[in-house]
Amino acid sequence: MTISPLTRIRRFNRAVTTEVGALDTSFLGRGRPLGIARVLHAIGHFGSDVSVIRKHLNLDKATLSRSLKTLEQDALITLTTDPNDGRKRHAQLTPDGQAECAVYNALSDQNAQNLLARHPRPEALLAAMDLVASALSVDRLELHRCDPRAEPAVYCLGEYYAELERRFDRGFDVSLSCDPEADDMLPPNGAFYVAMSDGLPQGCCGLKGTGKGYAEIKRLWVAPSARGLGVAQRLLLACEDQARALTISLLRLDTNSALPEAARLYNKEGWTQIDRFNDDPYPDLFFEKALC
Amino acid sequence: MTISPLTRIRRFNRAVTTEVGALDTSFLGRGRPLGIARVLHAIGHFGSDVSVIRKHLNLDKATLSRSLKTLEQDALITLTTDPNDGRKRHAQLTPDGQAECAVYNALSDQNAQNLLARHPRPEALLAAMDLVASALSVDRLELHRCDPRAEPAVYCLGEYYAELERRFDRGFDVSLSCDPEADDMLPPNGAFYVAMSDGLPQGCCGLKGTGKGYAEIKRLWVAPSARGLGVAQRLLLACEDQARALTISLLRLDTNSALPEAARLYNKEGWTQIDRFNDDPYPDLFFEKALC
DNA sequence: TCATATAGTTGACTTAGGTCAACCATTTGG
DNA sequence: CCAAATGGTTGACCTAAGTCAACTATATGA
Repeated sequence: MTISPLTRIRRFNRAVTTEVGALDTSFLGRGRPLGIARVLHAIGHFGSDVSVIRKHLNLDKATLSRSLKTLEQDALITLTTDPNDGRKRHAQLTPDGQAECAVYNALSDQNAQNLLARHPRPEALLAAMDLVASALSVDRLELHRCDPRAEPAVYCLGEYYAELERRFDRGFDVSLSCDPEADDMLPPNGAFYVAMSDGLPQGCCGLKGTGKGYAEIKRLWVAPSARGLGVAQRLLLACEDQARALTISLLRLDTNSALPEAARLYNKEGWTQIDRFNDDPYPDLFFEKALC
Repeated sequence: MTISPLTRIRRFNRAVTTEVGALDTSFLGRGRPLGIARVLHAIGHFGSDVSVIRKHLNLDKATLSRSLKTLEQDALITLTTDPNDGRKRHAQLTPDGQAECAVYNALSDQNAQNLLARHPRPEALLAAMDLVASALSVDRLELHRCDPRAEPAVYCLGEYYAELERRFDRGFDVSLSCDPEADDMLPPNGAFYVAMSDGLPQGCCGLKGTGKGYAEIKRLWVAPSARGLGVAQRLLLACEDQARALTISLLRLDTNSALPEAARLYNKEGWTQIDRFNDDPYPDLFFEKALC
């Protein structure tokens, strides 16, 4: 009996589909057909824009229109017209609708709680789920330009600092490092990107304008579960594109030899190693790339 | 932005359901409605017994009956009556049906192949999937009594030996150890159990009759991804029950201090440490338990 | 300004998938 | 041997969910 990777993946698929089936019936258990429940849930999750919901659930116009109508009749949502575009409609959850959503969430969270509670190594289980989720949804990972002080950015930066603290021999203290000003990482000086997968931040990268004839790449980080999937490269390229858009022709960055995968990426992406160009105590490797 | 375990599990659920949705449409892409495809697949996977299939797919008698009829009309299966029970029916795949099943498997295997191929650490991804699958399907894990020379048993024993080889300082060589005769682990002398989860062996345990007034517990092993979920305990208890059924009143076993989790289990299950009772070169810990 | 595109609604229709009750044939237990 | 239980079949019926085409209302670009 040889157990091939495919056999293992098939078992995985069966295991999760039964679990998901259980979820479906719990949805049905609330006395609402699955389709309607999905729509309600999507409104809670993706916001009010009807066309966005339609795209996410991959539903027909007619079907969604009818589903929304029943939800409105049940007083779970209210439908309003877009102030900027009279053709578009928006679906808002009423308090009743929010409560209903909360119940659905509570139902599936209960399952999740049980799963974690009875597992001997919950942290390992979660890490495994993260790894699988990342692998399955690389294609749906999106880069967003945002303020480095926005919630997802702050989360990524926190994880980034924590990782440096773990990986540097003498730890890492942001206040000793040259922490870029948020303004330098916002247009027109620079930019900040966050990679989002289904609402969860999975990586970040900053482009910092310096006013010295070059811009810097700062704070490139990718969540452990998403590494090796090309996220760092995409973030880096997004920053380079943005630099070009801001008519910046030279990029520099500093990094540390304790992060070998970073140096590997920079080499692969056509960066050249240069001499130290700042007096930040942490970096010991310096790179430069001319943009054309 | 705090990312709670539940947020991560929700993301996992969404990631796998979209993947599974893609699978569904690939099924539908074969021009056959999902329900029919599921039935066909179940026949390939769970065998011919109609009532078994019904239980597995959780289908209504009438629904399944009709699905089987269309499959028979399409010449994908043949229906026969059970020779021992004239009420029961069996569904056999015709060559066409087998081909159709193979296509379905190929379709989903293609997905799986792609997933593995583009991942930087396929082995880590598989291990993560195993861990998740085991966690989700503990309840559906079944113990089977079987011949220690049967395929699943041989697989488990192979993994067991490989693990001892890794964990013992000086490796492990079966031929130097007292390898029990298969006959001693079969009724009426003893028994051998394998823990199966959805067709995959996840652990094993042998009860070896000695003819010396006691029986021995041998070859207790659990797959890494299923550890901590109580599988070893269930296997051990099954062996104990079987010993009682064979009117054996004393059990012994040997183990090694390089396997601390084993000793912990035996202590927890009411075994008492005793002096060496054999001259096997590998064990250095010996236990005994009187059955009442 | 007018043709065209877009967002959504509505009615008519289809299919999948399932329930329910009546039914037949067979097995099983007293 | 007969009553009850079991496994499966069948017809009548229902709902969820989606397609298609016609339609309204608004936006947009030449």
